[in-house]
Amino acid sequence: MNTLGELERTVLEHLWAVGAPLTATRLRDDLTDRGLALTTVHTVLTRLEQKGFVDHDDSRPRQFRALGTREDHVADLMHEVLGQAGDRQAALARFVGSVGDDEMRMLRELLAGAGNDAAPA
Amino acid sequence: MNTLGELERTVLEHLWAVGAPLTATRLRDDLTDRGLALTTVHTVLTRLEQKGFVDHDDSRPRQFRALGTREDHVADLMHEVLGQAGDRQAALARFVGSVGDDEMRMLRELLAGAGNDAAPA
DNA sequence: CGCGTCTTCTACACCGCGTAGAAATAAGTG
DNA sequence: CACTTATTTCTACGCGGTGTAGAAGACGCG
Repeated sequence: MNTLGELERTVLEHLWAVGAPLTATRLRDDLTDRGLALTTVHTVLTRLEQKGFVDHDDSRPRQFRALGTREDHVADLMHEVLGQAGDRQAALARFVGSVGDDEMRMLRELLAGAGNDAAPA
Repeated sequence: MNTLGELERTVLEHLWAVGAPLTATRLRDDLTDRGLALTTVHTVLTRLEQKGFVDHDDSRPRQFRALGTREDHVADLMHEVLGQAGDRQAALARFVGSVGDDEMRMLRELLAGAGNDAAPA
């Protein structure tokens, strides 16, 4: 499975939040609270890249870009988790059974007008 | 978050599969393919217990019992994952958008007759 | 009481992650 | 081109979690 570390997650989420490619320096500056060394940021970005969450161009100050959105990722994880169930339906039932009302409602709407397979950006 | 190791998962799943409390010896024997020492099984069980997945009585050959079902666990994980989304609705949308037809159908049914909060055992 | 069994303690190696220095490389500038 | 500086890549180390189990302690049976 996929497990991101705390810092990896932080970096990735910042990339998601900003929604645009960033340089390592920029990342470091945005995350001043952690007081990270630039190399640390690089290391993390590299690992994130190996794990397929990030991408970078070959311009001089490399621009790192998140592949996919946070929501896509979450949806993927949900599927992954669901895959761990022996009985998917039962698991889905439990899941749905414990969703909040608002989400329940929105699920209804979603299912009402859905026959397609992939959601467009 | 909660991440189970490979062996921990294996043991827990066996407990789930059998659906009844088991002794360490029994576990070891059921998992012969791994050629585990009895103490290893014990260690794992203890850790599983610390993590709240397992329970044991104080009878002489301790009986280890899984708390909750596999499906409950999966449902919990799904919620946990969903919680990571900034936009839960968007994430849910992506998720639902990529569920198989059969599951989609069953979701509809579930939502149709659901206003309750917890599914009974 | 002594022995085999069950349980708990303690240990160790390995891997992933946070963290970063050192070394290599590119890019400008005079 | 030689030198300085920004950037990137290599290499490393410590720590905590997990797989793995031996050693030691607690129990009960004959």
